[in-house]
Amino acid sequence: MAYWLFKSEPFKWSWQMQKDQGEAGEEWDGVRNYQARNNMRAMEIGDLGFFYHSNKGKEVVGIVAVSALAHPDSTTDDERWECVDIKAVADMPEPVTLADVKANEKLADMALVTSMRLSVQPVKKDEWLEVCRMGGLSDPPTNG
DNA sequence: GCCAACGTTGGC
DNA sequence: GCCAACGTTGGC
Repeated sequence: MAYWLFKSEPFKWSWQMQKDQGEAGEEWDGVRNYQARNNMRAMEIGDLGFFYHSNKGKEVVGIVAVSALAHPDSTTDDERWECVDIKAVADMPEPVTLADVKANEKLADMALVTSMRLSVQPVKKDEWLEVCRMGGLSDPPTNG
């Protein structure tokens, strides 16, 4: 089991829209980057991830869980592209901004800082716990 | 809206 | 297989 971070521009697909999908979850389609796709292929059911608003907001706003393994991306016929489904799990009580992450020495190696343009990123467990702590989640969800 | 960073494409 | 041109992402 692992932790991840999903980036979305809120005017294309926002946290609110994700939450509105409820348990049904939503296909994380549209990824056209091999590294991001490979990350999705590595995901397991129940893996947890941060939901990050890029461009506008630039903050971690919620927590999601993987609800379907990687499968063909329905938005393209190109069989190279696959995606997982994710569902909303919890709000961040206090959204954690990119500036907050950059200002925290413990998060200096986080992909959000070092791999700015990667849209689906791995998150280490200590990073997961630290961002949850910053976001006001006293009892952060973990996956073993 | 600009532009730096960086991933992808395509000519050779 | 190299690398210049091009396109996209995303912070500012």
